[in-house]
Amino acid sequence: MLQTTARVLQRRGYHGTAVSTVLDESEAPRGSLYFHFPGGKDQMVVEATRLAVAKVSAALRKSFEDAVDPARGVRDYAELAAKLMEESDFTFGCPVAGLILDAGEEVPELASICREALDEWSSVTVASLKSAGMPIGRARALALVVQAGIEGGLILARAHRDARLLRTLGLELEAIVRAALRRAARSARKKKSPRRARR
Amino acid sequence: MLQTTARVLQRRGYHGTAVSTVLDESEAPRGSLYFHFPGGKDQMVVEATRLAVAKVSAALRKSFEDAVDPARGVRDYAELAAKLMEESDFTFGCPVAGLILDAGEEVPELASICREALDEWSSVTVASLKSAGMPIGRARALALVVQAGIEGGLILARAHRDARLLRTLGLELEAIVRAALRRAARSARKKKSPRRARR
Amino acid sequence: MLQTTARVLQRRGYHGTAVSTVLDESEAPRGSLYFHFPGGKDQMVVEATRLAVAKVSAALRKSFEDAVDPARGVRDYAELAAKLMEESDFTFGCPVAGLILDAGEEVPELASICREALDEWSSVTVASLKSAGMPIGRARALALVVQAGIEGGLILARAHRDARLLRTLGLELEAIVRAALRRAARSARKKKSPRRARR
Amino acid sequence: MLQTTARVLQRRGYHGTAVSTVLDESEAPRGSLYFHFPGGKDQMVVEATRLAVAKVSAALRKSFEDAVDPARGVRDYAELAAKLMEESDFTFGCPVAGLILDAGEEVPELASICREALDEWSSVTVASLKSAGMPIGRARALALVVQAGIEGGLILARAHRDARLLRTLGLELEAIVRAALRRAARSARKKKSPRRARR
DNA sequence: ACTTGCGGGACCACCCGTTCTT
DNA sequence: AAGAACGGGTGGTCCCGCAAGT
Repeated sequence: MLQTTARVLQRRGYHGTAVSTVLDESEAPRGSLYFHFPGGKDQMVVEATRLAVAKVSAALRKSFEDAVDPARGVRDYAELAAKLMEESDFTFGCPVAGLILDAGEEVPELASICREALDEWSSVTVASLKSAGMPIGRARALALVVQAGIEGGLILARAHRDARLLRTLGLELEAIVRAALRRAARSARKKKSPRRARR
Repeated sequence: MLQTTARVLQRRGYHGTAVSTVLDESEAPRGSLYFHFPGGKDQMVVEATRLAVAKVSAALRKSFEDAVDPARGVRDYAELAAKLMEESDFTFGCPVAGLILDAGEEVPELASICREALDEWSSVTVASLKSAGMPIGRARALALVVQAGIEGGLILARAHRDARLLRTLGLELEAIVRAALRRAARSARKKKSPRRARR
Repeated sequence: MLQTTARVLQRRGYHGTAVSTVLDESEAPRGSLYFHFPGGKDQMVVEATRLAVAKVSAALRKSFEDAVDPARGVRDYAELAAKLMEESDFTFGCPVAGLILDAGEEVPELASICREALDEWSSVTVASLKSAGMPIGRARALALVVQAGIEGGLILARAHRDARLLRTLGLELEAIVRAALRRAARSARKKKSPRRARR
Repeated sequence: MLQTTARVLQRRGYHGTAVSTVLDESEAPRGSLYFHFPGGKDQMVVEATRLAVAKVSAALRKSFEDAVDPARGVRDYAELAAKLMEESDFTFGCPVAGLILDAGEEVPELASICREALDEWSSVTVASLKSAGMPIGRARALALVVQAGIEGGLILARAHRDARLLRTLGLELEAIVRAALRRAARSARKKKSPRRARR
């Protein structure tokens, strides 16, 4: 049922998601909802979002772990997202972006879940960049570019129903990250042996 | 009234926007709505979105025109967005992102307006990059990064209620664009006098 | 415009007739309605009904006048109604029956117009029967049968979208009326020379 | 609730019947309607009509069964209708006549229910006449007269708020039917012993 | 004199998330 | 656990004024 909720949330946003729709699609009886989720729709949405967020976190972590470097990890994650979009007929997307935009102010708990999710995903990227030798400040800024790029890319791909956008974006972000990693490596060398700076 | 509609759409998305809310906030009587918008809510939303899109287009164009180069134009636009977010108590955002996410499939005309808006904004950026000497292919890819970055940045900033995110992102994107412009300039020189390439 | 009103009234009844529909179908400007009919919808309906009633009265009178006897007049009228039904795609009908059934209690003036119309039509039939030699009492009773039969026949024909019903009914009513006329004539003779009565 | 619906339908027709009126009069809660009638107003109207039709069918059958002959059955039914009209303050009437006149084209299922109801009632009369010895053709034509007469009589009685109309009509129809039955009996004898025909 | 453009608000059918009762 | 009940809210239409135009 939570998965059905998550799916409908993706497609229609918070306000567009009627509990009856979820009930129908998950073929669950009407009354039992308030047994499992005494908090009603909001609780159901919150838990469904938590679950969806955890999936994304896992996928993101795996992308970085399996990749030879963070740059490739970013690209692999974009590729994964592109594949999922195609498979879901462009219904897939960031599980929190829509909620941020249409339920931000009315369901505070949901908003904070979204924030935490974004923070966690950002931390994963930052950690990967740091472990590749990038100083924390640069890593944070770059992770912001990556995260914003991916979030925006998901929206653009959905709008155009075209997953290629995400793939191109993945390649571009990979290049950007790789260039930043090279620059960071150079800076690091420069610091250790300042005489050889600039050359 | 259209502006009120646009404002409410920003905050609550398509499904969360009740015509009665718009009516109340704009202090307009219920019956006169369907004189001006015989198509009802959908027509009202469509026209409000068109208006908001036009505003964004104008602002984007102005940012590029007033800036010394496209890189600075991107940063200036991010800065403008950051300012608007603060002024609107983090209610400002992309006028089509939310609609894409929660009304994509049910109001086809709205979806196509969103697509066209994104295309137009993208074209503006591409044109600016091209006129700065970047080849069309690179310009397109870079514009995608910029557009996705801005879109994503608006969401992140809204989620965290923190406009600094947008400013940092603006600086990063500026650097990315500037680097790309430099590279493009170098490539151009190389082509003209290949012997002096790379040094 | 009144004719359009009458037509729509036939099809949808009083409550189903929206002034805007009438306005659209008669291509009349919206505001001019309340210039010509300061009383609004009700006045328009009342006048349209009056007009339609007058038409029916004229047709009914003509049927009786042109016919060799009242019996044939009844049948001719039924035949006329059948033809009109076919021509109007089974939209034609008694202009007051529908109003009686769905606006009887809320628009008193309309109700009284309907009553008067029925009375007038009945009088026409009674007069015709009387002038054919039938005593007033019998004429009244028979006119009731005829009127009820026609009214009911119009409804049945509309329901089945089949004008043959009205034609058969016309033939039957003709026979009934003719038999009654014969009986009346016999009674009259009997009264004048009572010895030859009954044989 | 269905009975309330039927009652309001009688008084105001299809378009004049607001669900809220029905809800108020039956003191039912607003929302539970769409649980019992997911099809909304139309389904409610359809079911209410079906129920009312069934009642009429039963009453009609009983009238014929309890009567010594079909002629008396017709009169008894008219008498019953007259009594019901008086008791209901002239609100009672044919449950389908009004619907035929004001919802014929917009709710197809309702229209077909009305047709079927008329057919059934007609069959009952035809069957009764046949079982009294009348040939099928004559029975059909006569049943048409009876049915149209009753339908029309109900409208006239409602318009004049006078049940005596129905009673007189009942007597007249009884006489008509009895005369027809006698004629049918004579024809039948004639056929069996043609020599004694006509005398 | 007659039309137009626009307001104005009551109301309608329908759907919502929720809570009883069993 | 689950069908039934609940009432407030949804988008939309209704009939009707009222100013300014022609």
